[in-house]
Amino acid sequence: MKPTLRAVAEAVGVSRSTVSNAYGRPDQLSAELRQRILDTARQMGYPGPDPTARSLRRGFVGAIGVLFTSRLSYAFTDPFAVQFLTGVAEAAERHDSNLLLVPLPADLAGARKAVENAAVDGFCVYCAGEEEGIIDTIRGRGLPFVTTSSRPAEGDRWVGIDERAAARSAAEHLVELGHRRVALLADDVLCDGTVGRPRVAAVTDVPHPTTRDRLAGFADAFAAAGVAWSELTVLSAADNTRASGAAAIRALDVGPERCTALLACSDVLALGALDALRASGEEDRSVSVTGFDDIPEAASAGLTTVRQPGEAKGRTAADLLFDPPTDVSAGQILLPTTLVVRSSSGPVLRS
Amino acid sequence: MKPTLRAVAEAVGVSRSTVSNAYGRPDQLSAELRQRILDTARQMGYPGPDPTARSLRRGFVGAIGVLFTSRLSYAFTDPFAVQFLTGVAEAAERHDSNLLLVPLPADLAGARKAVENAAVDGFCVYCAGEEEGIIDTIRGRGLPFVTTSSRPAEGDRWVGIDERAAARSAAEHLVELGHRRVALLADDVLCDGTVGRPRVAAVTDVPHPTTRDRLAGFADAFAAAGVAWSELTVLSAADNTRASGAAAIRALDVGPERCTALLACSDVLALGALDALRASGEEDRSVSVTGFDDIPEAASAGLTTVRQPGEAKGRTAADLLFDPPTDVSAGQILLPTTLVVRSSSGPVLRS
DNA sequence: TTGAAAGCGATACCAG
DNA sequence: CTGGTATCGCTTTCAA
Repeated sequence: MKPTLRAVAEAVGVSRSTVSNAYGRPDQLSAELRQRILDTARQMGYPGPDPTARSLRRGFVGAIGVLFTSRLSYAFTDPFAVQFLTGVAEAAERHDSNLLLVPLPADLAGARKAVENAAVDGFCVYCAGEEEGIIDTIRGRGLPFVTTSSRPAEGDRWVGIDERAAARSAAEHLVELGHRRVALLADDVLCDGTVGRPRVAAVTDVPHPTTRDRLAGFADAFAAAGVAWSELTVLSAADNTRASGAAAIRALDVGPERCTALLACSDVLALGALDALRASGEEDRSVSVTGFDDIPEAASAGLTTVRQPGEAKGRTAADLLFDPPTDVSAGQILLPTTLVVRSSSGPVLRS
Repeated sequence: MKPTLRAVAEAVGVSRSTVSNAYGRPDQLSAELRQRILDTARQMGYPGPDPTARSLRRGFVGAIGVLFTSRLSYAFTDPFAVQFLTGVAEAAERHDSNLLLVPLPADLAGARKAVENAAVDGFCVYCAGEEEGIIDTIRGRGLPFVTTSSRPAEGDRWVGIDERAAARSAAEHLVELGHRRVALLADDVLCDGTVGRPRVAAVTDVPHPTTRDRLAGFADAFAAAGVAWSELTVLSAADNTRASGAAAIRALDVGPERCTALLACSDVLALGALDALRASGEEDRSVSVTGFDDIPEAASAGLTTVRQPGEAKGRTAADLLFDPPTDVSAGQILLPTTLVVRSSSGPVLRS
């Protein structure tokens, strides 16, 4: 067994408080005594105050949690998530805090448990999907948190973008290029595992808020151009990965006869779609494709997409967590987005 | 204040142990009583057992730490690190553990403190550089750990590759293609911040073990071809990023007159080098370039490189941490590497 | 400056 | 199946 602070105190012949002070409050005892304590401690192999015990006593952990939906390993699958994490990490570091990555099981009960068991001082909620129950759980623990979902509750700290307007900008771009027969691609549109072409009577039927907002934004632009929701083809991918994006396209014949453009809800899906189109022998640009996020790969692939500042989003979120805004209204921060036009989108090609 | 377990016990009129059991050992009490306890708890706003207190009592945290050198945000800058993390995350998840990302300050004292303060059950040491003092500190805490450095101590759990042989394979490839005048690129070769062309009398002077091993591997192949260490140009980048890789090349005239090939110690640096060469108007392939790691971007850039299984490395490391091998000899796992030849390397072009 | 005492919030063992 | 008791390892008033 490792020796405890108590053992050190006994060995030196002082009280536990004094030993504790030797570590945490050097100014509370003579430098000489302190040195003597530290020396014997080292000699006894005492590793310093136990972090857990200290946290319990102080009521402060020194770590913030980042909540992810689904498999933790997926967190790194999407470069956009990595950008976000980078920002959070940067801020955490600045505040001398560690980062605890917390994966949320798919079932609400399990997710609740994960949140209840995380030893942290607060949460950055990156996860998408069923956030309601999760946020309630955080609130139940009385911990501060910051969301990035699309619909922040009144008074909650939040950082995000105008999802709907951002999506609309991409769709308007395609409308201007003359596209009218288009497909929309998102992951798990109905949150029921349906892959391929789900039946979505109205965009309001889409459960996942971010997906819903982006699809709604796409729809807005086409509605303004006289194309109704029912005329849009909705495609659902198994999950937000390049491979699934490709699979979703492959499963359907999205050729020029069918659609002239495809709007994806993420770059990862869009890149997958490009992979599939290319593999199916489709000529480049016979189908215009747009993405969302503007991850690094988007640039090299020439993908037209909506850029959102991932790293800034993470950094801002963490900063909001560490330094609670005094003014409540300053607790919700809207970040800008930009449409980045590259080679993956172009005018409709007549055959 | 949030109510505590004690308060719930009093409210229900049972002992604290019973309430505790209601949460952690459902089989230790009647379903009926349990329900009654859970109900009043919810009603009182009791968020369930405090994670920190529980950890203290149980002597188990439910999280493992990943140690990174330098800035935490850098951890995500290198796609290879992301691959590694993905693997660790996958394993941690499988073992119902969270992941604590711990950035290590550059100074040893600070790094020690970071290790001492991390509330975890064990460490995956990904950091490079001064590992000695850090590993001692971990050992001092009596926590299990797994290293990925190039020189594991006897009896330590370790997972890695044969750095030197792997590097050699890349160099041999270039030798076969006829290259004799070459440059070697690594980050912070002398660990003193020198950028550009450091004076390295012998490869054994390189402090960082991984860098040293890889450079030594490169040198081995050229030595076998009759090219001495002193004839090799060593380049040092400020850090392991694409931009710094580019900058290191730009600072020197690595044109065909000077060198016909460049061997980088990481893909990130190699890609940066390609950027710089291209930007300086160098014709493609006038200088052959090789990397190390085989990150996703390497494939799309056509970079010849040494592939090491990043995700497997992380997964294996974490598994080794969770399931200590009974046989000590099984505690050190050597992963295979492969030379992946792409378009960035070719025969020497005569001018 | 130093030390004694009182918890922080929970769990485990063991008797009933 | 239930409850008393003894910690887990440390920090923090407050008095001396």
